[in-house]
Amino acid sequence: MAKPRPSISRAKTRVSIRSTIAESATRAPRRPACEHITLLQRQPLFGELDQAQLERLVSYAKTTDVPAGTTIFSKGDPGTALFAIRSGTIKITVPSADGREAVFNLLQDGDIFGEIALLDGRPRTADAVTTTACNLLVIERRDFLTFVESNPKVALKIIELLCARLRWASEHFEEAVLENLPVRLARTLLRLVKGSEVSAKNPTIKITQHELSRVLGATRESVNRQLRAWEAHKWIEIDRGGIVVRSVDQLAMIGKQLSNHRSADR
Amino acid sequence: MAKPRPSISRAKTRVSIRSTIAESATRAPRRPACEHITLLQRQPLFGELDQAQLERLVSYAKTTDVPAGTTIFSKGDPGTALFAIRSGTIKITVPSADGREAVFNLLQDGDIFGEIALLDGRPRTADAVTTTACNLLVIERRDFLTFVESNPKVALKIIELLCARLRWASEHFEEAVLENLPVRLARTLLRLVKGSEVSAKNPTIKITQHELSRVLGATRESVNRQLRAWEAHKWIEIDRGGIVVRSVDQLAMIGKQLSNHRSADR
DNA sequence: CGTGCTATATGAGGTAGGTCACACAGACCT
DNA sequence: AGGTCTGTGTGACCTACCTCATATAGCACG
Repeated sequence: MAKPRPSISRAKTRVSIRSTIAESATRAPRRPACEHITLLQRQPLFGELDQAQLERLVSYAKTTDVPAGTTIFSKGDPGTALFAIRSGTIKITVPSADGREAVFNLLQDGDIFGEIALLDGRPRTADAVTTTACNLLVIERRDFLTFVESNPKVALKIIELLCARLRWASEHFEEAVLENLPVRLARTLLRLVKGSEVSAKNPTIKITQHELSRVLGATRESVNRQLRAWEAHKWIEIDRGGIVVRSVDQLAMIGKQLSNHRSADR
Repeated sequence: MAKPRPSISRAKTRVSIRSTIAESATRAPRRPACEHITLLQRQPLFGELDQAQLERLVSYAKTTDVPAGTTIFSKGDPGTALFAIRSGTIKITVPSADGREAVFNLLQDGDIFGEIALLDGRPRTADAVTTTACNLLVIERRDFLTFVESNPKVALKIIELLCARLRWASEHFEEAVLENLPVRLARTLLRLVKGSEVSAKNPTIKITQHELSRVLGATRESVNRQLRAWEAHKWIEIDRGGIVVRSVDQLAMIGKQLSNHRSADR
């Protein structure tokens, strides 16, 4: 039962960021401060703060570079910091003890994560792992809380953020329970398209089929077969480590279908 | 494809509560005010407020009785009120257009619901339907928001509540994606046991197998077969509209298993 | 340039759980 | 008593998806 199971996730750079931060994180230097500010401003969470407030917040922030495959925090850790992604992508996963994992969310630059454990002081509910090299903005719990205390309006923004998260969670729960694989895959691709290549003619998603399968809660093989079927229809192109979406519309069609009964899934 | 499908949910008392409130809701009369206060106090959301604050909050509240099968609000409705359950049970469901539904949560007396749409002013994300006759405490959006404004500490409590909801959602997502039917069923039963009959020797859960199947995202038949298997083991007893749990421990065993591979599910 | 390593591709076969069909039993209604 | 309704019990299928096994192709690095 509690046999020491082989960790399936090949241990890439499994270095806790806690040490990484301690060693290499630096106070944000004067120069890129304005850049940090615009990053934070992109988030609705901080969008309405005035310049002085943003500067104060940024003064708390440190930046850190982490290579791909690094675990930022693990389920059960104390939540000591809030993160914002300056560049790179992060996956939020819930590990099951037997090596499987459900990918909860994929985040990219501009996104904030790690706020829940930070806010309620309880342990992390999920793992956060970099899927590419990332540059992160880190705000320590203590600093963030004092900032919030002196800026009460931020509390309302936090509430909005949490509500948005809950809405998102509710949608995804619904999707996971009610929809079949083709529908979930189509929707996931569309989501990734929207997030990354902004309105390119043929948006390219950079993700392996293995990752994709974890996001869907399916197997790599099933994902592969479905992707190939769509490739045969010229709706997408598959290449190593990525997918080119040639017909967003077709995917949207499939994503909109009720996956009940004979949905024409090819 | 878009053929007009027969609405599966038999229309019970499909009366919107909006009219119900308008007609029959009453200002909470003086007498049971203290009772309302204790109800609200049970919620961590309001537990730390002092007497005067609670009284003010209660003065905003109205109560209303609704029969079983009533839709309190539907997905897409504007979120104009916050609800607390004084008695009865409510299910929060996300409907899929073809009549299937995923039951997101089952709530009972003491629980609060409807806070998300209320807080961010966006449409309801789910339906709320009474499964038994209910007595509800209703606080209108306007009243609640003014109350929060004049009691800033409540904002922090709200944040805690939302964090708890998110943790819960994350757990259930994980469960829905990773665990198989017996495990999910066992856990669901345990959850229902904990919520209802407080530490009875043989806790009885009052729920139909059909409802149960919707909570799990499974079919009634599958649920029935699993329950019968467990009944054969004397772990539970099945009777019309309810389940008696004879061995909480056994269910806990099953609920703890990793549902991967051959988990001995009988 | 061979030797791994990672990502993709695909077939064969198994199974959990869905679908459909029907039977039966208690509850309630007249 | 008989009819109707809701909830339960069960068998006969069916299929979407998983599991396992094996193949191939790009890429990285000595």
